[in-house]
Amino acid sequence: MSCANRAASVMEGVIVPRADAPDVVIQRLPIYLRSLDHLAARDRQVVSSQDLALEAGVSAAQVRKDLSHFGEFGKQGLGYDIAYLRSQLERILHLDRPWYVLIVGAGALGHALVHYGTFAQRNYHIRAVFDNDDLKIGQPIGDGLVVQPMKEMCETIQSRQISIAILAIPASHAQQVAEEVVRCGVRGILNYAPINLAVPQNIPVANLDPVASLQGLSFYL
Amino acid sequence: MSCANRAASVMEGVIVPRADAPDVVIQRLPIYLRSLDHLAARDRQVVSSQDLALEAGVSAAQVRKDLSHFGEFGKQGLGYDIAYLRSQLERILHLDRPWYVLIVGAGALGHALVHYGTFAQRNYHIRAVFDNDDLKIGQPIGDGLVVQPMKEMCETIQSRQISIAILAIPASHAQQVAEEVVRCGVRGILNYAPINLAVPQNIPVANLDPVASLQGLSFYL
DNA sequence: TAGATTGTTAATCGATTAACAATC
DNA sequence: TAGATTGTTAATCGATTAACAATC
Repeated sequence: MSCANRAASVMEGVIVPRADAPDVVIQRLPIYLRSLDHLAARDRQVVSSQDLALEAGVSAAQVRKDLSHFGEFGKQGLGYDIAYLRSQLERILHLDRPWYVLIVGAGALGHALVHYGTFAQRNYHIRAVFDNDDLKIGQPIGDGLVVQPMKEMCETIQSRQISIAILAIPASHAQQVAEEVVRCGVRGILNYAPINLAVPQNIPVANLDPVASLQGLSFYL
Repeated sequence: MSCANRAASVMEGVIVPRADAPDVVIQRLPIYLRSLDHLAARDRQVVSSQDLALEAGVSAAQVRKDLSHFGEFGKQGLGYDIAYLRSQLERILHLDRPWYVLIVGAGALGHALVHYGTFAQRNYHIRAVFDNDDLKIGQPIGDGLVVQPMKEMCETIQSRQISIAILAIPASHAQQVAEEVVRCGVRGILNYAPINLAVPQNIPVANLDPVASLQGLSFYL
């Protein structure tokens, strides 16, 4: 991630405009959320920073320090109420509302993303899919959607209140498409293309490049 | 990422045993590699730390500092020879050999990964796909592969010299499968399941959870 | 040579950890 | 109350940046 006031980081993660808490902290909150869900699924009601840290793969001091950026959520001697902490993390991350998302690219990855049920479960709703291939345009995809031509993008983003774009396209098209979705009003990008997108500083970008991740693994093998 | 001697980080990235250079540096090398390719595609022969930094989205000082962990690759007054730096980064990351990979999960994501040509281009070769669904087992997938039952995993890993596993399965099965691939000799894991895997410290894990990434974006929107 | 740019050092900045008083 | 665990402070650790001598 990166911030307007720091150098942009190229790690997989979000490129960040600014924040009241460090970006590394923000990017750990979803992991804490995931860990709380996991604990709740095992019928736990309450959790200590120690146990949450174990589940999340960090230190207990880090859990407490991270949370302290946003308020006091625990009770001395007891720990954290799982349901309450969960709701607070959702509030902090702005997950207490639905987010409307578009996908550019109706290839194999685009299809996999459209069918990934976890998005809707987590309140991310895919409301449009675009492609530039005439053979794909018009084809049904997912639940009641149809692949749309790129020229309908601006209108659809506005009419369907879409604020996040997922780019599932080749690197060769990604920069141009990124500029287009930003011009049409998208406010954040999840980028699967292996390229470092140049976008305005107020547009956060999260990169998920499996090859870069594999290469980062290979060093240690 | 995390190291044996630091607390395990939960960011998307690799969980790391140990290294002679900091892990954040290692994880930037693939990005530099990507940037060099991009520059070479525009017929550049030589690049300054300044220009490479611009392309990669970091500072020029960081490029030079990062590279200095591994040797001296540039010439004062001139910059870096792109082809030479590229080959050196490949050597450092151990990309100067093929890597053999398996995928667990023949769902939509598994299919998208099998058809993602960039893996083979970058010397990551998918040599087996496994699933526990009898309806999928035996079906052809990708280029000359057939979905195999889980019980064939250990033998295949060994006979096909597989060292990396990609988990494209639900979170509910991921921990068990991770243990299984490690037991069978896999040395690194690329994990698409939304769960923090518990594996031995010498097994690096890279996590790619799109929901966690979207949640990290939502904070800034 | 003059100009440009590296590799490296020292300074700065920021993040993590350890420790403990507060308190449930 | 006694034991446990938080929230926070200060210390440590590590990463980034700035600056510049070396040198192509």
